[in-house]
Amino acid sequence: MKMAKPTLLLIDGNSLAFRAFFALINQVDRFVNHEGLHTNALVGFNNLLDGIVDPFKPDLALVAWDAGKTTFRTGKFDDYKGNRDKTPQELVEQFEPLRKMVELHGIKSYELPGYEADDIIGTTARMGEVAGYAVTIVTGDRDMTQLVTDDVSVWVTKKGISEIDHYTPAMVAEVYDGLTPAQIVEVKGLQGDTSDNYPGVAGIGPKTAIKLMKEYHTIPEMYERIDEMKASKQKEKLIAGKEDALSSRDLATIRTNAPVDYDLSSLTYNGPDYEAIIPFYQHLDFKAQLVKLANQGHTIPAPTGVQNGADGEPAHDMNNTPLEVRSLTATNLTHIEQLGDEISFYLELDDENYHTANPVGFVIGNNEHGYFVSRDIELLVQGTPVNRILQDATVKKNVFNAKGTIVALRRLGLTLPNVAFDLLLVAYLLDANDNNNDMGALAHENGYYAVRTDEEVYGKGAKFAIPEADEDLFEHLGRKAMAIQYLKDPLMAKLAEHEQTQLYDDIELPLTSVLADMEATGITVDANTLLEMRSKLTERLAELEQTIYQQAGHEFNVQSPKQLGVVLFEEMGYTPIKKTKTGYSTSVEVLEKMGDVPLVASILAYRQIAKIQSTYVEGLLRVIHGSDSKVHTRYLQTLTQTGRLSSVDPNLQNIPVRIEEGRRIRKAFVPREKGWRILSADYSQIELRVLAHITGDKHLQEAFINGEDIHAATARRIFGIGPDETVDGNIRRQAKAVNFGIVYGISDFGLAKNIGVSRKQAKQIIDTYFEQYPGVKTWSEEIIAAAREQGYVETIAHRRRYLPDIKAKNFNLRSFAERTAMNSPIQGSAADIIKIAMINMEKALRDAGLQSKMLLQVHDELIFEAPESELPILHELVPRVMDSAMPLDVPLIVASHEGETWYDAK
DNA sequence: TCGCTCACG
DNA sequence: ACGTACGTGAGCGAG
Repeated sequence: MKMAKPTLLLIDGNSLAFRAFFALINQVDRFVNHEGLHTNALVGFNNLLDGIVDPFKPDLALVAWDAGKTTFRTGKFDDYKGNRDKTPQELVEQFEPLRKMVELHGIKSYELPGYEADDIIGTTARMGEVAGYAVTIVTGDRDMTQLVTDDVSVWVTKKGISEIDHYTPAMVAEVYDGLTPAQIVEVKGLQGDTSDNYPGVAGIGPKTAIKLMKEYHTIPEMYERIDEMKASKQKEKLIAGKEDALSSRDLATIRTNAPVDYDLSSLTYNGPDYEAIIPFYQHLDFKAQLVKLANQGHTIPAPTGVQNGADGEPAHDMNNTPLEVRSLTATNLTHIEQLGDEISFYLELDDENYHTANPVGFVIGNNEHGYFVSRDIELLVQGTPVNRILQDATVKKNVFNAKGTIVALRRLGLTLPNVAFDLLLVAYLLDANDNNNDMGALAHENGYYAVRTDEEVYGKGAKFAIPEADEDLFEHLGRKAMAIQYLKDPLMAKLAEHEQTQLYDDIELPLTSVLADMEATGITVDANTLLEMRSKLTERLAELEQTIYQQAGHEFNVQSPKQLGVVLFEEMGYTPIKKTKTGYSTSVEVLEKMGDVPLVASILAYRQIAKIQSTYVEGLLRVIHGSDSKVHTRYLQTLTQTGRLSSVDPNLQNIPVRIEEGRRIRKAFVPREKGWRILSADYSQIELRVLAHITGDKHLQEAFINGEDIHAATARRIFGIGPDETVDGNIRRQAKAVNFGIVYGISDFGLAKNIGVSRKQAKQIIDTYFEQYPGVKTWSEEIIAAAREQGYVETIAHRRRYLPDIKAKNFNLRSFAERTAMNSPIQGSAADIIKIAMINMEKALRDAGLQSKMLLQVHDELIFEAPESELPILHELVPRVMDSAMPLDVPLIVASHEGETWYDAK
């Protein structure tokens, strides 16, 4: 039996670092650790070490680096690599940690003044060959393939660093049309290299170079035999370029005799030093790596600065506490009674929609007394110890997703008073980017790694399955409960540091209960109204479809933008106005610009109806609960970057209103009792009022204090309309667009597009606006400066949004962050206000002993159902509670309307 | 699963 | 020179 040769792995540090850096150059500003160190090259390099070196387990390994700019090559040829751009600072700062990374992976680094990494590798490769090693070289530079022999293979990364070509002598012959590895320098000598900036022979490219070397083998031999060549332009070029060819060949040749000062025996590969690499990864914010290591059973210490206990003891073992879960049985059920006055509780469901999902298990306990797990949901019902504790208002509950838990328990007949800590909610408040609803992912983001993601444990999509083995499910649930417990103190401490304790205690946590109530109450939808609409719309669609086929001259899928594009812009020959990534754009914006084309008009009508039909009529019919004829949306309280709610399953925040045909959908939303009415109350111009408040702009405030029509007032100011003149409707429309623009973080381009003026005119309008409202101008400059300095912006209630891109080099990313810096405090503060109003509203309704129910929130609007008799009270109470939610320097104005249906409450 | 389109504030 | 208005969710076609 043949013994396998020992292995030597040689890594071209510089070329791979460059490859890794430029592979992620687009996202260079996204890969930044908490200290501002760029990490894109580090990430790529680490993947390479993890993905190639560690599994390879070579006997010997070495990473070679360039020592500096000056080498023997620069001495021979002044301009060698002379046209290279300066190495970007973002990469330069990564070299030192790169070397550290190599060391921590158990690999020796080496550099040699006067030589390039290539030469070190060439030299070491020959040393290895002689000593009987199988040598593998990993590089991003294909020229290294000149070192290939039977014993030396070269792996070259391509497409960034994700794919690798393996070069053997056979592979070289294939790529270079039969040439040997040694002949690669001959080809390079003739063709030159633009990136290394040596010339080769002018007028000779790779094809000719290969052809010549097939015939003459080497450059010196070619010049010896040059007389055999027939007279030609090419021959003249070769003769003229002889000196360049020879010197270029020399530059291309990797040295195999560099004076390295080590023996092979000093290159032993030691493998990663986990003890040391974990803090290194923590420093770089390599979360994914840490999760992987935690899953492999390594202990991850708490990140520095995070304290585990109130006593200030560092959480050294936060991720290393052995899990103690016990299956809850009849015999140990009484242990539950001894858990004390604070517990973690988690109820697992088989679907994210907690209104309909089935409970599949739960965990209850704490670190002090252990955790108890069960699949038996009967253990939660009335009369059990678990039931008593959950409903005991003196016992603090620590949970993940309080709202979902409350709604799901409510379906089982339980309440959940005294929720102290909601991991999902707190993590979101600390950083709205942590809006993942998976506990594992979220815990990892916050430095706790001893819990896996649901996707890992349960799978996803069609593969989703709750583990059959008790031990698998129970371990996951136990770890979830521990994650909640362990993250409580550090995250609550962070809330306090961020001055967000009030936001949490007084707004978000109370709101959770209010929302749970609204969702569970639901709103009644009259299916018959929708069914009638459906048959009418079906008819209209069929008619329109036939019309469209006639107008187009043939049948096609009207709903396919791709097919429509072909019909309009190829068959019918209209000029495309806008393109998308994948083809012609056929959006409303484009179609409306096409003028009076009958087909286009039909398409627009068809799309409108089809939208109403599929999204609203059919979409709503699908989600009406059979049991109560209601729809129960879920408000996502931990998703948006600004602090708004969002609504899913169904989305009740985008029910049509602007166009009459769609608006009729609202006729299906009715009160739950006969004779009751729907009442809707909305804030007038809440965002502009918030803007007036936080900018302190006197002119803007004055307009609101005097109760003026705000868009008309803006029009007077920016278009210089006198007090006696009337504001023309079109002018007011433009001013309205300007006001919107200001709220969105205005740009001349955006405004121009929106109101159809030139960019120059738009810029003029904006300049005038800022002259007229100097407080707004000053504030927008200050908020951007503050974002740059602190890295985040805040709402009135200290809701925080981080803006890492505010310092991006990329103009688009940076501009976007700047607009966001202006918009988020405005949109977010408006969200703060209505949230407070909702909390106060529930209390006001309860205190007044009313039967009326708050059902929906649509950003600046609240919708109620009420018995006829309570309406007079509501028309007074609702606007009062809403307009007094937060005292601002300008008044908040609320209007209320009632009707038989949501449609009529206008 | 992604991109397009379109519904809302 | 760059090429964008802010925040969402759902349905559909196409790969």
